Amino acid sequence: MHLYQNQHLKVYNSLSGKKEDFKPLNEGHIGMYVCGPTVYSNVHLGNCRTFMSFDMIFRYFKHLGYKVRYVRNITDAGHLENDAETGEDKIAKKARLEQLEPMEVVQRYTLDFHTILEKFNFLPPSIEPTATGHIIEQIEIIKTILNKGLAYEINGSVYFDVEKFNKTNEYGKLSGRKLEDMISNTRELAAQDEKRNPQDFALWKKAEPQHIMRWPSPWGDGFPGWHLECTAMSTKYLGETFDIHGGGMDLKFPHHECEIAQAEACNGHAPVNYWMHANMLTLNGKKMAKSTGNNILPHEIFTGENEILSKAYSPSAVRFFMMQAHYNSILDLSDEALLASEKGFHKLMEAWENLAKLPTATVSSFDVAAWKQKCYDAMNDDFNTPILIAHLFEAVKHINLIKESKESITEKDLEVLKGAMHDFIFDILGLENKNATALDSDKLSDVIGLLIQLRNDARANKDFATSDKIREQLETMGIQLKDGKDGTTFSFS
RNA sequence: GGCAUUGUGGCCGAGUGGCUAGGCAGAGCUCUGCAAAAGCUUGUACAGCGGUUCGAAUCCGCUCGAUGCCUCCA
Repeated sequence: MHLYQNQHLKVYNSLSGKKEDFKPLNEGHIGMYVCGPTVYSNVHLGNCRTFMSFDMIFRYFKHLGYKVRYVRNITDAGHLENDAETGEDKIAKKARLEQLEPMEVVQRYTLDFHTILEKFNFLPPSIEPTATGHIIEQIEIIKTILNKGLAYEINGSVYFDVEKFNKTNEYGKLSGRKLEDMISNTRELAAQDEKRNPQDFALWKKAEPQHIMRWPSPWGDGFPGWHLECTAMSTKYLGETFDIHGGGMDLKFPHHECEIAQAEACNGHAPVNYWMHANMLTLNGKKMAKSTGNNILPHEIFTGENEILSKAYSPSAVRFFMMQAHYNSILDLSDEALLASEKGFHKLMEAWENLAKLPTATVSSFDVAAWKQKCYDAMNDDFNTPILIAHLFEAVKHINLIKESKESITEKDLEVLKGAMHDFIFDILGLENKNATALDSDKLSDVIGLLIQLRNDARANKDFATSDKIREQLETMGIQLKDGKDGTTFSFS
């Protein structure tokens, strides 16, 4: 018996614009593809939010007992600066600017990407394929689309014929656009453009002689178009039709629209059952952009080396902050908001630690099973993590009251509570308890225990000068003493 | 300019046509040698203007603002 048989999940499908009952193609199995980063610079914090949302989704699916194949690609070629003929490959451009081999650029920023994600406690995807590793598959797809007459070759490049495709299929259904409107709204493009229509997009681009990143193809040396890799890799690893395709909201158009077109042109049917889009992250209410300086890198948050925030924030605090918003809402990052989240996060962690030493009784003063189901209900409602967190704080309240003997819990309920708290906080939200790792040092906690004892002796003798000194000195070292009914405890602040 | 999304109390952020999540901050109280921690109590907010309705923050229209896409972008 798997959890997913009892927990009925609804997901918001961007394609239909509605929350739908989630039903995988094959019971118990889920195929999920998420558009990964183009590794031409340090990973963007907003990018992290998107991947974090899908990490949480991945985690919840696994928790429910699904066998998930999660594919998240690395774009290491083909992502053009723009769609005009002069468009340069982002990685090639960076390589030129920094005088590096393109694959050095790819390696450098892939490593950065993985390092940051690890700090955020991401689970690795099942497969992390690269565009350059799937050139052959991409060429095969182009051949098929050409054979079906939905693409055309010109001067060694191949373009997808959007207008022709639109006669039998519906281009724009994901982003709610109509081709006619798009055509009428198009600005005049440069005259030298090879494309028949501005809406057409490149499947294959001819490499100019100086272009380093090039592969042989039936149309001459070149490189694949950006949208194509996702179709190639998702089809290869998840099949012609799979359950979930995710990515950032900004990829909806044109990237995902083009993916749908390619897959439908190639395979004759829709590639994806549920499209999911994570929303944007803003900084101080404005779009993050390097050009305006309204930008912050993940490691600048962790180290505190930035002009925007008052202090450093741990990856888990940032993760908690992001999980306090629904993945589908715009989230605004600010110092004030992070500060509030960090405090809330510490409160949650303290309660988690207190859970281990709670007294049990013959009756429970609150309904643990009902509470647990409420947590699942929140997650089942399109992964509503803010609601889940609200319920976790409800548990915090009960935990603290039980600790103060103002409420009670049975041993059995306590086990259920512990298990559920662990599942939701660590397995599903993917948070980490910093205190727990610090406490692994038994000697340190013994030493603090000794200081607590000395302080309490001093207090018993009314030597408050000494007791306060111990307390204050520890405080400055980041160790907070907490006097409770049953003695003194401590935590790392 | 076009298309889309969105606008909730000091800050962040859920949400349902009628019974007002949650976190942080603030205030009061309990506890404490004093604090801190913890607990309890306290806030009737929903951009503006109209409309539908017995009743709307929740539905519709307009206005204003923000964000995204429209050229690369999670």
